[in-house]
Amino acid sequence: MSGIADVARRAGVSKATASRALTGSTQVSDQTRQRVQEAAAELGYVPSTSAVSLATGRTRNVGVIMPRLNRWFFAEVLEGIQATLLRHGLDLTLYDARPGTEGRRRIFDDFLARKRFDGLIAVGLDPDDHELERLLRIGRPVVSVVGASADISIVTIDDTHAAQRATEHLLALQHTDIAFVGGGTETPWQRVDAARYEGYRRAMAAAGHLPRHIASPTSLPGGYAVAVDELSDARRRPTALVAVCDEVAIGAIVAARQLAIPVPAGLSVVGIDNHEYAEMFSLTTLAQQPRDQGIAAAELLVSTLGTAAAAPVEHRLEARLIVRNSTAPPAAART
Amino acid sequence: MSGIADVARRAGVSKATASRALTGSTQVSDQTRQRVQEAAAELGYVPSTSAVSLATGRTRNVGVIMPRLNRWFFAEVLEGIQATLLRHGLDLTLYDARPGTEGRRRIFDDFLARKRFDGLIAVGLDPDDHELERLLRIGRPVVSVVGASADISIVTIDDTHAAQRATEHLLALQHTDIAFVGGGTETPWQRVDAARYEGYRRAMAAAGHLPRHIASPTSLPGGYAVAVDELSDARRRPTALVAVCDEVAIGAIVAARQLAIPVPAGLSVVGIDNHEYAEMFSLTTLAQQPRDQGIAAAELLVSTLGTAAAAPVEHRLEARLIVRNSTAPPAAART
DNA sequence: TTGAAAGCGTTACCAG
DNA sequence: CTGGTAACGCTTTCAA
Repeated sequence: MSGIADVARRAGVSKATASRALTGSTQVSDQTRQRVQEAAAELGYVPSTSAVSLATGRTRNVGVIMPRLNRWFFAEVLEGIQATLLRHGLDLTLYDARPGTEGRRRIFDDFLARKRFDGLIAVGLDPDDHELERLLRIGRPVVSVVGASADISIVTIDDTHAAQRATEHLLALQHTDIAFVGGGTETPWQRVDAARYEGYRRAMAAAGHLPRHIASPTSLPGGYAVAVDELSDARRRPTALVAVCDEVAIGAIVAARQLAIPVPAGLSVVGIDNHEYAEMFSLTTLAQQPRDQGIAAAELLVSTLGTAAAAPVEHRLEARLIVRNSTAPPAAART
Repeated sequence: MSGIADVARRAGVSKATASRALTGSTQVSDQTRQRVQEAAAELGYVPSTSAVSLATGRTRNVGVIMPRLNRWFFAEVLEGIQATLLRHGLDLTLYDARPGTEGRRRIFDDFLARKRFDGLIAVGLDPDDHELERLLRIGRPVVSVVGASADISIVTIDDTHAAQRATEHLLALQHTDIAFVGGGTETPWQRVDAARYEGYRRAMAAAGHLPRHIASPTSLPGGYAVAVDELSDARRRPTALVAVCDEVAIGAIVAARQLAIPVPAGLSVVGIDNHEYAEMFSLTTLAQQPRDQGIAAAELLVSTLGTAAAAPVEHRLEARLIVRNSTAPPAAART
């Protein structure tokens, strides 16, 4: 447990010089620096983070707040963030703000106020007004992944555009009876879901077709359950599905197989994500790279840490269409 | 940004008294306490964590270190830990120590040494000797989930026993040609995988059958790919599979369906986990509750935070057999 | 029950 | 380029 005083003594300099030599900041003769560094190494000196924070006002720590951890998207974003922060020598404090829980309230009302971090990354939070106010009041830079807000920097894909391209892909294959699956079953739509539905709706409208919505929880079992219900009646069945995300899309494919509906011959399905499982289900999808979004968000935050509050930045990554084998022209078009 | 000095002034007391009144520790007259608390509330006083840490030596923060974030098991454990720590008002600092990465090395060699936490929870780490030594050297209580070590408290299920019971379930159905799927494709087995294989082996040996091992990556697509290969030849095909975890089991079920092998009529599959997707695939499995393991680990750690180093505790949760519709007697037994 | 003052381990200012 | 010393914001003796 040796402190900087021990290092200084061993190197034969003052605490001040030792500190300078180790933080690398100001001018120190190469000789002294060398001696101090050696002394530090020999003693296995590790600065006390709380003392450093108290003195500098910086924590070398970043807060990450997300509504779920066990969804593919969030876990990937988190891994990207973690790897990036690690590379910068920054710690990561995680807040799991599950919507509607007492824990979420405490996070926003108590935990964030402690400012244990130099900056915050909010992933897919969909904060209400009160929460957003709390977020801004902290007075630390905030970067958001997914979601949107006037005065917060953001990294995301263009959800509306992605869903629109997914729909257009099906339209180009001559589908006309295309349903949108997703949106959740509880009342208020998530911002993302709404944006994606809007893209679908636009593409359908442009092609002169009526939109059709199948409500589904945003999960693989959710998509499965809904699809089992909705696909069983062959007469009412759409010829193609735009799923709000790959998990729902894969659920629908599993359901279709269960019902002996051949995919893509009898039903086309397109998702958004390029989920870890997309390939094994031959899912056509719009690939978003959540890990890259995490990396981008972390880099963006890190770059603003030193500087004064800059204007919010908007960083949109492109979602690329990956055509696999879950989409094909509808049976009718192949007569 | 008011400090405790402001609170003290406003309440008309000294910093010392204000501190006592707020931390609740020592004797303060109810009247003063009340006045101080009001003053604090009015000013929106939030103690500086670094100052508190520096003065007390405690961080009110717990470190969590795991090898992956985007696997169902780990995400569930993490959610359990997070929820529990939150309830205790503790922060959570996350370390993603992916095996074989430079990041992992830095975590063990640099990040942990900073001791930003009062205690550490290690989940499924499988640390090597060097890493284990680092873990112990920190001088903070450590609780491990999964894995094993002489001098670290641990929360886990009995993996060997679970796999044994899974195998016995198949044996009771008259299966004799049962293969174990898992273990990864890289050379060194994970401790968990080895323990589960051992349970399978014992059950097979006790019944007088030869064990059979199908190597598979520990993931759903991994199980799928391996199963597509291994199940295609009807003559060499086992009648039942014990999968190292549900993800592999589900991969195998998807593969079987793909190959038009009816489950369970043509192939029985049993997993270990009770994964989120287990129900929709009708998977028979040994349920472990990773979330509960996370909760138990966090509670255990919290309880030891105040006290002096106690003897390591071992907390084994039971894995319950859930019979669904992926297991049935082999075709031969049904003549 | 309360107050004054001495740390906690660094950094950063101000002289030299 | 280096040393002494005052913060940083809180807790915790020690006295009163």
